Amino acid sequence: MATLKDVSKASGFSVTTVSRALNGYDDVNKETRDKIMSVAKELGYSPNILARSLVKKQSKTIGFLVTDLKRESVKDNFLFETLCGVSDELSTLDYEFVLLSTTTSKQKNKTYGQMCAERQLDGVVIQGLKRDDPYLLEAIESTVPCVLVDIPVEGVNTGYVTSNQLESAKQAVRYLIRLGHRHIAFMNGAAHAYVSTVRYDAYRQVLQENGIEFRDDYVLNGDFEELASKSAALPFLLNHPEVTAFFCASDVMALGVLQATRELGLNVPEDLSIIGFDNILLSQYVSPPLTTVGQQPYEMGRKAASMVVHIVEGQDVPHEAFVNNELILRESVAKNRR
Amino acid sequence: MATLKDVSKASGFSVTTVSRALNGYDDVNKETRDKIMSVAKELGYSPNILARSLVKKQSKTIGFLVTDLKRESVKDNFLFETLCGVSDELSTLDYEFVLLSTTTSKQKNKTYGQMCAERQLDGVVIQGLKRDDPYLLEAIESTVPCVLVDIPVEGVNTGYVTSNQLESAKQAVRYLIRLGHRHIAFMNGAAHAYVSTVRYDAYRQVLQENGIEFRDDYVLNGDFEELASKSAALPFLLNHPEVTAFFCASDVMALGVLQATRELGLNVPEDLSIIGFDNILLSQYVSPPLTTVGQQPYEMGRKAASMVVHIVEGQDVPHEAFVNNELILRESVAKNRR
DNA sequence: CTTGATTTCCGAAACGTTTCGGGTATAAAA
DNA sequence: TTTTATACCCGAAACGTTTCGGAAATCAAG
Repeated sequence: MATLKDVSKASGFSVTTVSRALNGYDDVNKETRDKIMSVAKELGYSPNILARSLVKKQSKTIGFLVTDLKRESVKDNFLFETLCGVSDELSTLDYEFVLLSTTTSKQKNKTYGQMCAERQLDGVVIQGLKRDDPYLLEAIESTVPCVLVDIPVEGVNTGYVTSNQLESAKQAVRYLIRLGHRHIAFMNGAAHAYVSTVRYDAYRQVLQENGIEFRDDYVLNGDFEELASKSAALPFLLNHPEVTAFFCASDVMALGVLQATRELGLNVPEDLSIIGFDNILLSQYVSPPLTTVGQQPYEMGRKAASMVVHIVEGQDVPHEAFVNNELILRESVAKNRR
Repeated sequence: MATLKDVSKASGFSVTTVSRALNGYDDVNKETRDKIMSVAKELGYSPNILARSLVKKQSKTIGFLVTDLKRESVKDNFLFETLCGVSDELSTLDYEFVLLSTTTSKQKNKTYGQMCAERQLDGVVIQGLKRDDPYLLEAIESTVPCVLVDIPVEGVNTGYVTSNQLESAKQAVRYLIRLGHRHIAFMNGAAHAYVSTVRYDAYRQVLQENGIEFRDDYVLNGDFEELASKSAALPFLLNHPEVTAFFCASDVMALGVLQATRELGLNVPEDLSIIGFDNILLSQYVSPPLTTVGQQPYEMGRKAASMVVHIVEGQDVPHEAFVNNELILRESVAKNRR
């Protein structure tokens, strides 16, 4: 591959001048710049990024750190979409992008700092670290900027992007109320999960703000599983004919409820409105297509990438960003006619 | 970050010796090696890969080139899974991995060779290039090794991994015949696609080898789309009550056929057996779950990655690899009872 | 006591850039 | 004519490695 020296020789100018010409400095004559440009093109020259990074002390590449990159993961889609977002954004910003896949065990061999130093990463966006992964603390304390997706953590070189979990859940419940539903059940997942508590809170708060009495026996536990959700919903629907709507903390559980209605001969949405959470691929294919609140991992990826290069470049930008979950209206919800 | 020079100063040995000690050369005394090691550890030294690559002329990183990385793509899953395979394999081989996302338009700005040279890539695995993408030819002629997934192309520094497209498609059709089906329709996609012709061939050949007459009016065109497939299937099923099975060149089109049966009040698989291709995520959730032939993108990714580093390292390995598609038996196919 | 081999170490060059600090003309001002 | 400014160019050092070709010291053999 052609190097600067080659271009220098072929054009008759010094390496310095060639470099400056190609980099757009203005202390080089128009003519010689043109000459150099054409020679460079002719030789198919393109700069060696490694060498450049070495001297400039910045590599123009940011890492995308993901733990346990596994094909089985249910969140594949989430991960993949944020990856797309990161990739797209970085390419418009003219940054490169390397994928760093790590496991908890790998984190013991090499520190986070070393990982960054080796490749001279300018910054990194982190997705899916567990709260007790050693890298998390290291990342926050590191001097190389990082932004976390969905892990709200403050730090001087640290930013994060997350979504309006609470608000969007509230919005979903409000939607049901707006359509006239008063007896709204809630299918929750494992109680210890962060998202579960948030969605539970949303449910209670919206009920209260609308003067609807909260009933303990209206919240079921579906454990984020289709089957468990179905088994929970079956007897409940039998015993509570007054219930006209179901808010589910995940689409998978919503599918369970849907199954239950089928077995009972109930029609969705005429007899029961169902609203889910996550916007999984399946939700638009099921019958009826599921109204749900969807996250926007692609957007999160974009924002994370954008934020990290802004931080890297020393611009004064907010170190937190939100992307709105959005209520996706499909056909599993209808007005309450009772 | 600590550099070799730092370690050199702190340990009292020359940079050369430190380098050789750390790299396991045997012309360094046990004691001094230990000393150096401990100092290095203490300073948290880790080698700057950029500098190393620069002098060694090899970067220990291979690129994963993908065109039009888009979240919408139906093949997301395919792409993502091969990505996982590549990533996993490379990390066990101790190679790094950068994702190169390009579009047809981008290919005009920067040649393939330049792209490789810039990052000093040792090799690249390529996925999803179109047959007329300029990069394809460049890649084959390039001196940097590459292996293509699903594009069987020969070349000295080139390899490919693909699947037994034809055989697996045949197997699917044979399966239907084995179950007693004689009137088997074929839903094909865009005729110009490579896979379409292969699956079409499979269909015809198996029919012939079983002495079943090939009928032109039994092959429909669903354009790889659900809706188009449904619209094609509807009138066809009406006009051909004798047809008991459908072989579809993609799962998406199989879904279309499934829809058509629903509208007609036909039961799957009692009234009509359906077999798809691709094993998309959805296929196992739909009702009834779709029997389909599944590719193994993860495996392809692994093999591709493995092959490319073997080629890079000058080992004498076969430049082609196959991974078997497998027929995944679910519930959309039944014995022919007529 | 030489000679030669072995062990252990190191200086310097190289990889391909960027950039600092000038240098040499030419043109304008004094 | 001399000075000053301007436009254009370049040499050399630096970034952090690896590696070639020795060199010094130690040891064994003759």
